[in-house]
Amino acid sequence: MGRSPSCPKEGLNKGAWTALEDKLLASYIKAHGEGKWSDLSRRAGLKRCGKSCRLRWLNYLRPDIKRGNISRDEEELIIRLHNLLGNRLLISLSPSFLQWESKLRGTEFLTAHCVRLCRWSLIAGRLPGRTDNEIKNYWNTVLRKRAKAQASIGTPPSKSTHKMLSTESGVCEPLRSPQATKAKIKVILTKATRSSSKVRIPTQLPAAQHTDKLRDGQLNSTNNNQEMSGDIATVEAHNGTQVLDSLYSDGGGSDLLNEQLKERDVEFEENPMQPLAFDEAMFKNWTVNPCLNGNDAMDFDSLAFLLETDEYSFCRNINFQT
DNA sequence: AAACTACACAACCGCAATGGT
DNA sequence: TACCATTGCGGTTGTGTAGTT
Repeated sequence: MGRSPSCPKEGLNKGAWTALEDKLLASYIKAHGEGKWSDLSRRAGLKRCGKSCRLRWLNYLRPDIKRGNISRDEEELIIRLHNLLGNRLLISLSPSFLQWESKLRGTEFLTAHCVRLCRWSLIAGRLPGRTDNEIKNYWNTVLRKRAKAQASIGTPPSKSTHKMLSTESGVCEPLRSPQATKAKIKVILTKATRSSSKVRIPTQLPAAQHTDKLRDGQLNSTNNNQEMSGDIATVEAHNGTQVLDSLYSDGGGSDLLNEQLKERDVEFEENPMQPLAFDEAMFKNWTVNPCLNGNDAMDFDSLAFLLETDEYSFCRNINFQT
């Protein structure tokens, strides 16, 4: 039995909004304010679900929305912000985990909890009057196409920005160093989540036999009840997370990035990172795959297949230096 | 003029976070 | 603490329109 849908399918209008619906919604919000959207839609006499009302208001009816084409300045800002915030891959790696990874050099597997996201709302927040939806659409239609066109004519990446390439999908790909290519690291990707979500960081390191299994790709999580139970520390994602950008950043970083990081610092202060101790004993006592637990039924073969896809191919070439 | 294609953007969907009870 | 409704977000789809053949 699943959760009841937030928007009931029956009895509600869908599709394009009519002028009358717009008028009803706008006048109701003008009189009573935003919020309580499902209630609002009923009270306003709209046969729309609350989510639809909210979206219509935020993306179209709000009085402070800026109409018209994206200006050159706005476009440049979007591109810059997207480089900073867009389609990032975050990997949660505690310091101890990085040490463990370095010990696993030579093996085929590096497991990590990865997070993919693009903060359209953050980008929109820096463009007054523009909505996240608008910017997202603009990126997906105009800018991505342009990036593709540039890539096809072999435009070299700018040295002054990042040591990475923007691919068609907007995913940032690190340049391949000889070391990185040699390392052949495989990264286990988990489901995309938001940056504030909690992730699991290993507190212990794998026993030698499991390391061997990892190397041979034999460790299957279907039996993880027996083989993969163990201590898992939960910390806030941002605290245990290293943003890949930092691995190939432009050194000092832009003002925008610094500003963004400041914001994050404020946001994250409430959840100070728990230090994760690491020592040899932990390495010996490790009995679990660090990023798997009871509900994370993962099949390494399936994941390896996933990682062979273009979308995730860049993960194989990341060179994690401790 | 009709058919087809590309484009732009509004709207939907599913998921996760959050807050109230 | 668990449950549920609400809110917010990002990815995707649908659709109207302009341009091209």
